[in-house]
Order: sequence, then C-alpha cells, then structure tokens
Amino acid sequence: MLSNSGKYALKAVLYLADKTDSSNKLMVKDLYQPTQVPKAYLAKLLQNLSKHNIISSTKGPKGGYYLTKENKENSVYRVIEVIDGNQRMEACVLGIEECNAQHPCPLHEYVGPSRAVLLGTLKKMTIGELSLDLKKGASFISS
Amino acid sequence: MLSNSGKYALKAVLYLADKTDSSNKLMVKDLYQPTQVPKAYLAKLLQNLSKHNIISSTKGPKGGYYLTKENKENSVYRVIEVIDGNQRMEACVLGIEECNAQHPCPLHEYVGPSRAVLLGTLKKMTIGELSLDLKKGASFISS
DNA sequence: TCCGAAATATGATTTTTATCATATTATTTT
DNA sequence: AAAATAATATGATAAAAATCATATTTCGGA
Ligand code: FES
Ligand code: FES
Repeated sequence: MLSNSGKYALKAVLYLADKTDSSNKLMVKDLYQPTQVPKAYLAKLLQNLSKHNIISSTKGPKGGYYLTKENKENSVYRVIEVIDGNQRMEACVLGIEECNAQHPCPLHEYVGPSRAVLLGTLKKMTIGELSLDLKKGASFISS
Repeated sequence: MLSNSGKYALKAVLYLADKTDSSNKLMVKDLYQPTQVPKAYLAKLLQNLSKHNIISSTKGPKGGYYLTKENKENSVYRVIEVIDGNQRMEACVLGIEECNAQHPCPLHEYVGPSRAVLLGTLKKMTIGELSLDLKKGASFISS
C-alpha cells in the first residue's frame, strides 16, 4: 500500500511526535532501533522530511530531530504525500489517465467510496493526534 | 496502490472477460494496444496468469488467451493476489509484524475499517461481474 | 578559538521491478 | 509430414527503490 520509505517515514515521524518537542530532541542513532529502520536509510529519510518541514532539526551537539507544535499539526497524509507522492494512493486503481465519474475504470465506482473514506481519514487526522495512542501505550510501531 | 504489474494484469483480465470466451480468443498482439501494456511485458504477465489458472490459453494457430466461465468467477482480488501477493494490500500499513487488535499500530483502528471494506469489495466481486460495465460502455480500461 | 557532535549533501552499491528479446514447444492447416 | 502460428520458458537489460558509505557544514562546549 505504502512504499517502504513511506512506512519508515511515518513510523519515525510518529515516534518523534510521541517522544520529542522543541526541548527534547532525538538523534538518528536513537531512532533507528525503536522504529526498525536501517540506520543510514533513516538518516536520508529524515533529511528529506526535514527539508519539507515535516520535522524539525538542529545541527551540532545537543542537536537532533524533533517535532514542533506546528509539525504535529500536519496531517498523516502529508507525510505520505511528501515521501510517496500523491499518485500512489490517489491515482486510478488501474492506472488510466482520467479518473472521474465521466471516464471511470471498471473499479472506480466500487473502490472509489471506501478509498475516499480511507484517504479522508488520513487527511483529517494529524500526526499529533495519532501519536496520543502511542503515548498511552494503546498502539505500537515495532513488533 | 497496486504495482504496475497488478494494474496491467487486471486490465488485461477484464478486457479478456469482456471480449473472449471458449470460442473467441485473443492473442497478445490484439491485447497490448487496448490495454496500454508493453507487449513483451504483457506476454509474460499472461503466461503467469495462465499458469495460475486466472486465464485460459491454447497454443498454435487459432489459439490465444480467453476466459472460461470458471475463470470469470474468480474474484478481482484473486488476480491482485497472484501478481502482487497478499501482503501489499493486507499487511500492516506501517509494516509491523503482528497486525491485530491486540498489537495494533497507530493507524490500525483508523484505516482498518475502510480498508476492510475496500478489500471486501474486491474479494466479493468477480471478474465476470465487473466486466459487465465494460461491455455496457459504462467504464473504460484505457485513456 | 578549537574540537567534537550532529545534521546535511552527495554519491555508490544492491535489490527489486519493469521491460525487452529469443529460443522452444504445441497445435492447426496445407 | 511440413509449415506456419501462437503460447511457453528462459534469460538479458534497464529503471527504480532501497540500502550503504562518506565528506561537508553547522553549532555548542571546553
Ligand atoms: S478511473 Fe479508475 S479509480 Fe477512477
Ligand atoms: S497493526 Fe498496523 S494496520 Fe494493523
């Protein structure tokens, strides 16, 4: 459904949302084990997320990655969009160019509605909100 | 959402469902243009689908690919399963090992239900049923 | 001001997916 | 039986995704 990069990015962002803020940062070496993401690959992903203002960072000693209040207000979908692009989840299921009621593929009317609900959820829910369950211990990001 | 292979396979199978039966077959060269799939790649996909009894075939002159009544009773999901495997759509959205209510990732309870509806639809609907809209001209498989 | 810590930029390698090409086998027609 | 046709098997190449590695920049502390 999501690419590995997408899954990794979401896990990392949610973990950061749970554990960090402007005065509590985490470094790559603190993140790759709990999120189960290859260290060097995670580093690259975090750089990309940082560049797109999904997460925040400061260099040097006492530096690291963290999520500001504003970062936590990004939608879950925004993370996916930055990493996987918007076509992966939103384009026609069968890959035809025009995806609309006037020119539907055979699946359009059947998968369209439930997919819209799914995407609607991801677009409405913020990273901050979603991380609350994690804090409560009601959900997990590793096996 | 689906791999290119998955999209290609579904388009080809639906096209065959619309146009063929035991006495009306189509060859690769008749299929690659309407489905918009690279010819040699389509050939390989059809072989794979044939091996998995998703489609039927006969060699030699007057041969080609076609769908029997039984073939048309396969679910849409079955095609996806054969090509993309079942993990792509069914595994945990974040990729954690156990995906269940006892060990949920943060997204489990939010995307689970709508995803289940989506997959349920794909599993219930047969290729034959879905191809009817195509025959009516109510849906399309190419731009 | 200098040293070390950490992100950043960049690029190389590996693996997977997608694509292309060809030789072989089976079947129909002549 | 031979010839032509179409799927099948197999493998080669190309492109994309995932992974690994390293040099550079920025910042805090001694
Ligand atoms: S046309 Fe295929 S999903 Fe909309
Ligand atoms: S645990 Fe992630 S979707 Fe079920």
